[in-house]
Amino acid sequence: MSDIRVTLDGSPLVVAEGTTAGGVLREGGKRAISVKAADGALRDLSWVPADGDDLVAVPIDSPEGREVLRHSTAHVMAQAVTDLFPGAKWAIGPPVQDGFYYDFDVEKPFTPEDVERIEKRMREIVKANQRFSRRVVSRAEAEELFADQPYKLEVIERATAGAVDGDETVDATGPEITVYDNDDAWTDLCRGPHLPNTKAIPAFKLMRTAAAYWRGDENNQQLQRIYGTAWESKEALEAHLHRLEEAERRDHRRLGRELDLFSFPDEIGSGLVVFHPKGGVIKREMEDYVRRRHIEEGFQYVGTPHITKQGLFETSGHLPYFADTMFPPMEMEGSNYYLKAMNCPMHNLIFRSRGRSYRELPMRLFEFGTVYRYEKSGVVHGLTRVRGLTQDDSHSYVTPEQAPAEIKHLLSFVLSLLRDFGLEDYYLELSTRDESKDKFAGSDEDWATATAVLEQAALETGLELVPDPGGAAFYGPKISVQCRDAIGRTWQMSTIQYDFNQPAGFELEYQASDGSRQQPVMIHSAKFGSIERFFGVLVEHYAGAFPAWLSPVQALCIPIAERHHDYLAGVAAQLHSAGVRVEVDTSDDRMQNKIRKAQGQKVPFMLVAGDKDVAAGAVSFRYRNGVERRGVAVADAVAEIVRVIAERQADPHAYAPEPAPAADPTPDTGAGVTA
RNA sequence: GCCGCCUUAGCUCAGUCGGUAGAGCGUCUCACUCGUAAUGAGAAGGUCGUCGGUUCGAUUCCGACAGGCGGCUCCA
Repeated sequence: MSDIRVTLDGSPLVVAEGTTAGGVLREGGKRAISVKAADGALRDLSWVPADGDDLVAVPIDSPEGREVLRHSTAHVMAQAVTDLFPGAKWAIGPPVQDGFYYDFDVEKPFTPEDVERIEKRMREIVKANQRFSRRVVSRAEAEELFADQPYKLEVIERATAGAVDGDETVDATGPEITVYDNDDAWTDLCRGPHLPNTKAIPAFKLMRTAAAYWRGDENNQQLQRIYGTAWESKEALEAHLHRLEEAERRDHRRLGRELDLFSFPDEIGSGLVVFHPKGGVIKREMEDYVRRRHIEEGFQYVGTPHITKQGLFETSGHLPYFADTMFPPMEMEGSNYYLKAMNCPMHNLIFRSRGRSYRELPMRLFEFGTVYRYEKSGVVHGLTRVRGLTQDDSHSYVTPEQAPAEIKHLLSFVLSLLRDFGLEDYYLELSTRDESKDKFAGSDEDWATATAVLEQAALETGLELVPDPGGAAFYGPKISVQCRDAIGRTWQMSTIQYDFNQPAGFELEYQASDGSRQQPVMIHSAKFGSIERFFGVLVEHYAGAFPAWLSPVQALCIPIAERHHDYLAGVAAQLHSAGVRVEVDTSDDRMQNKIRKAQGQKVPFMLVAGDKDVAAGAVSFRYRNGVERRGVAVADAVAEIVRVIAERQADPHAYAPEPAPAADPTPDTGAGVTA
């Protein structure tokens, strides 16, 4: 066998002939815990490659290295659980963003004390420095090894049958199955790769417990999941925990209270928000913006009621799919009335209210539609998952030929809106039909056409596009914008949906140029998605320090002594007549405390004035980031504030966004909010 | 909806091994009038989430419900 060439960060490592076996590769303080072969697959350091195969060493602090670390730590956790809870059945234990989990079937859910004991046992295992070793066994042997592990047997069964869903760490497509041993203490079904030994785990911590269904199906057994995190050093672990604390500080539910933006009174009910005056300002700015933009983009502003007779949702086809997640109907005068959970059927009635000509198309209807959805109690979450929400909902009625252009139009509208609000951390998702066709209405051909049109438009943006098979609405496929919140959970924001089903159900038609009657395509779109959710994500994005144009209080005048009140009242009057939201702090506090409170409220412009400023006809700026500018002429100050607001831009002095924290384990999908 | 945890003043939290409770911040009042992140003093504020049970007595123990938090499932 010839020498194996291994490189780390582009530099060659000196490796003994034949194998990288056993140890941890080190070079210049960098530590490698895995290698990557020419085929891109990660391998253990003990892996013996083919002749002439070049290997790339994977450092422990690389994304792939951390995956190996975290996955290995999950095995240690499973071993600890088995030591302490002998009857435990093991499900699966993959690495996830920033950590790992392992699911167990145990008699009783783990208590916080149990988790402490498990973590303690894990530290013992790490200290004992067990070796991870790889072994290939026959299927019969594997079934013998895991005879009392029904979930593992199912994994073997499924993997043998070619299934890969979530069990990709199992290599069981052939007659041989790879298992891992921790010395003689532990054998798990796994392909790896793993660390060479448990002592190579530098830092870990168990984070929380949760319940999860086997194979993600709520009809299956509910398992007990333990989440943990593992890092290449104690410092990296500390940094991660610190990031989580920082993220907690920008949680919109917390900031909503601290900044007096909104609340969820128990007396009203779960998931039903009330906006306070300061939150009302932001909400109104959002609404004003999006109403104006819709009109500029050729939409007509309409209005529809909150309740409707049941028949409307039968015609639209929604009722069979959503009756159990709508607020229950009220009976009046012999009819059932529902609170609406979507607006589209009502817009269809506007379209259908008289005969339509191809000359009217595209016909674009838009409104703020407040809808109510009886979200299950466990899913309600601040502003991002509510039971009453307002969509900036539009429906474009177009000819099939016009559909591609209209979708591109909507997509560029959505992206420009996200830009204007400063959101950058998002990706596109393409939700399509899957093989379970009973969940979806319409013909294969229509689905294929609609999906192709959406995909084409999405690809043209050059943005990341993530497939979401089976995620479509029953009536058609969807492009959505997915944004992240403070701790990395993703939420569906804007949506664009292609619908050929409702036009059929409502028998919508227009007269074509040849005199024939044709069925339009309708394109659903919500730009914010829901005002509430967008609001919540905005709060977290800016950590409450909104750009000036959105700030509830844009300028706060701070008199140094009571004798400066009148002077600043005059300055405030000028700002007010220039359209600025301005207040004067006439409280008994000292100036320092007024500044402290204004900083806490994240006011973009603080205008301080004392004797010197009064004498000079000036004010002294203090921006949120602590920068000061003294002795600015009042007229100049007003002009600067007005300019920053008008440009809708974040003035570099006035607004310093904190760095976005790292994402957190659980990828999640946001709620679809479009009808 | 499922699993776990939680609920004491507006907020953050202490406390009562069962005998009806405290702090800081905030609020209010008074004094102070001060140049860039907390001036001082005083006062008010809680049927300890709700309802039931055990008990001479429940904020404390038990149960149910409501609300919240973290996940899972779902998300038009």
